[in-house]
Amino acid sequence: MNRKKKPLSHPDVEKRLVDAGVQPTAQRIAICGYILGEADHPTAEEIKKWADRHFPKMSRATVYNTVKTLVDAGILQEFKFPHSDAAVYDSNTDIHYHFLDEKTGELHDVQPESVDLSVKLKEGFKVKGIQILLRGTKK
Amino acid sequence: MNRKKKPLSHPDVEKRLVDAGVQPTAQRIAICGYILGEADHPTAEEIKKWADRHFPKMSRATVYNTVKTLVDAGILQEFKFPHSDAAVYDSNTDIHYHFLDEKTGELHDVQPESVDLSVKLKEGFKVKGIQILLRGTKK
DNA sequence: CATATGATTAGAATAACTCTAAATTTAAAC
DNA sequence: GTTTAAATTTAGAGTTATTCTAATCATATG
Repeated sequence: MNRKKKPLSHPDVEKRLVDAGVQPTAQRIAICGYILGEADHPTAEEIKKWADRHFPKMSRATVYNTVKTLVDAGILQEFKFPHSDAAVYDSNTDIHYHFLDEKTGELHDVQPESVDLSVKLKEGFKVKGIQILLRGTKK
Repeated sequence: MNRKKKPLSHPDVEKRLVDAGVQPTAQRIAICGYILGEADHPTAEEIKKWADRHFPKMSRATVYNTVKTLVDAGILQEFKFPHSDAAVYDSNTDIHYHFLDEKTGELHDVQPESVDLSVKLKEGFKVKGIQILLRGTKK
């Protein structure tokens, strides 16, 4: 089931976009509203399928253009995981990790507080970022 | 620079293959010898380029077939990382993690002893595997 | 409202594989 | 040692996810 996501009104989404310095076109409001308020780690293809049902007409290129714009604006994070070739988009822009349910393919955000790690590498290695994917099953 | 890799003789590689239950064809001996004795996290494309220089004639499909065979036989591990679409092949088949030098794109193996982590997730999450990519720079 | 800037579009192009069906090599049976 | 069967290799077509291109359309500003 989908964690506490609340649908967002179009004006709310529009404000989010404008605040982030993004021109609020109809396509962007639609896609952004879907990802922020409804979707859970959607791929571009899932966004396209959603748009085909909820938006009069949207090209695949617009989906890609838009998610890129939203990532650049700091509204989304993009992730790529080894189990799938498709990138996923996450409305959680804070540092966090992921858990992949290998049975269902579902991704769950993992808060950094749930993970306690320390890394000690040889001289010369400077760690600036950490990506963690936990794999397993979820009851 | 490449960590302590020693070239392997063809007979040694052949033995490795036979021991793993893999028919030791000329193509497999060549590719396996290259990855075990020389290469550092090569992609299929890099293996193909090496083969074009060191083997009379090898199709791209054979490169892909062969690395798949070697992975299935437990001789190699395959990894995919977010910074590149191409899979890489690792002669280290033990559990380990990676460090990506963002300046050079080089991957370095990270031994599990260098990483101390504990994960505590909510009830129902059973972790069966962990993938970690450290990103940064190396002097 | 004219015009420049920015966004959207369809479809072509690309990268990294995977698939297919035929040809070749190797192994197994006689 | 040939014949037969099984496994491997191959070229090229197909697939998937994404980017690029260049034309069209919308929006914002003077």
